[in-house]
Amino acid sequence: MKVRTRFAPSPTGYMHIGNLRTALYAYLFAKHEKGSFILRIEDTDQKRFVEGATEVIYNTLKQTGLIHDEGPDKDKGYGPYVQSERKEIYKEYAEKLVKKGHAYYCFCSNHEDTSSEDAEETTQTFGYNRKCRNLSKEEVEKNLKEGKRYVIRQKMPLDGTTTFHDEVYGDITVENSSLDDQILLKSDGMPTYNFANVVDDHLMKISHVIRGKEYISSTPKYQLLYQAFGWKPPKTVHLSTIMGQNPDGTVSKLSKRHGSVSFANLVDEGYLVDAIINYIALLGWSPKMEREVFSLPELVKLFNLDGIVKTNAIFDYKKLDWFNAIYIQQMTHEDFIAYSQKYIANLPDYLQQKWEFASTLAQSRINKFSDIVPMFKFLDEYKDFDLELFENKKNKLDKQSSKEILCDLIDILKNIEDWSVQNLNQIIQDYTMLKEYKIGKTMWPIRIAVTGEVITPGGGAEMLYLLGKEESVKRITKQIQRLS
RNA sequence: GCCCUUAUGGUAAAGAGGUUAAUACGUCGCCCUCUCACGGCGAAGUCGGCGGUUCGAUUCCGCCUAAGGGUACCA
Repeated sequence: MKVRTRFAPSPTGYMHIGNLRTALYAYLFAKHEKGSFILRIEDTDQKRFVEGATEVIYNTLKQTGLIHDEGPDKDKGYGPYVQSERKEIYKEYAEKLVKKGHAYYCFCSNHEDTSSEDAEETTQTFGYNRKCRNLSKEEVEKNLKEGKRYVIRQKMPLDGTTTFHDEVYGDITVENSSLDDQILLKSDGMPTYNFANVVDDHLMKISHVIRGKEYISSTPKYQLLYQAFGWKPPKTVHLSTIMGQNPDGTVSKLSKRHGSVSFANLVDEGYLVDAIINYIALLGWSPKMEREVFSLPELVKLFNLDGIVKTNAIFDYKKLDWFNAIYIQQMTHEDFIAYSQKYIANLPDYLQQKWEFASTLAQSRINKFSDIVPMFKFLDEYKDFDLELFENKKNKLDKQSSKEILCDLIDILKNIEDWSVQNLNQIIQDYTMLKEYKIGKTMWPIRIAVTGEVITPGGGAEMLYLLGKEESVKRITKQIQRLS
């Protein structure tokens, strides 16, 4: 049987990273098995309609390379692929189920007859009280004729158990008596997710349903639905949840308070698409080998259900940083410069002009593109810093010796014509040799004087070059005065 | 409350009835070094608890605990 997987997001307007991982795994599995990857839009909740939300889905799949074989824009005969356009289909199947005795019309008003409200702290069972389950045919007909609003509910077996086999979690069994008579068709005529996914997965011949494990509890109900229809259920592959670590050490579902959680936000922050994909591929799945850096085609080659892990995974931004740094370093420098353009808009003009050079410093140092601006902050922000910075035991420096060195150098620097990194290095080197110093002894005070920072994205000569002669001389002069 | 699921260092994870329990990120130390980063070397740190099965259990079973999910006219 041909493998067909689907990615079925609701158009919420953004792509949560957990959602993207589900799409990734569905894609990887389908492609590994030479099957089809299908996109279906689950927009049955009209209250949640978001303008332009499907565009976000298309764009994300396109950017990440998770190309679908079928979808709203590529109908291969199983369409429509947008649930709101399949309204009639669900109605037809729901009614079919009523005829078969596996579902029934319910005329109870919203919430009114769900005896759960005040059952919170008690031992009462929750859920719908099944008031309409045994309405006579005549009553149903009458209500329907009167135009009463109704929903269609699934008629759960009163006893026995239901078991299904999940490809990652194994056999799962529940008591049928614990199952609620869930709504299949809402009073607005739209199906619930619980019903639509069953009908669609069957009609679209989905072989493997890959989805988050929040659906495990509902899966027995789906099994019962498949049984009621006489359909063969697809295999299920439930995925653990991606969690975020809270400041207090607890964990909860990854959300905005943990950092960027949507694909778009991560990209905006300066994470590369390939790094994001590589990282999340390994968040809940393992190739069971020591290598960790994989391209999408390599992941396709390696992916298998065996490697899927059952436990929730905590999203580790540090590890993502590491992957990202690797991908950044692998970029050609031309690509790096091109890609970095939109992240350096806040840098001073004169640095942008020198970006060709500065970018070489940045490429080997940043974890993500948003690190660039803070890295060169000293170019703009030059405040009176702690003079203690001039003292450095390792380079045998105190304030007095630093000052002397700066005094010597300022005269030399003022007369330099060729303000290039190479020449600056050479001239400072010459001075250092003359004095029989170690290079650190001269470079340290210069670097500090000119940046006000101990940690800088390059060496002393590089910093001088970036600042330019005029600004460098100005800053050094100022520090000589402060040291006096 | 009830139902389902899960449990290997801080994080991601490999693993097997008997191992010095991989590896990667992170952390710390050393080297390199004008700082950072890179690179090299090294270190610390783990099988949630209690019983049972077994010659032997972190691995199999049970209970407990903790965590996650479900219990919607949301998906």
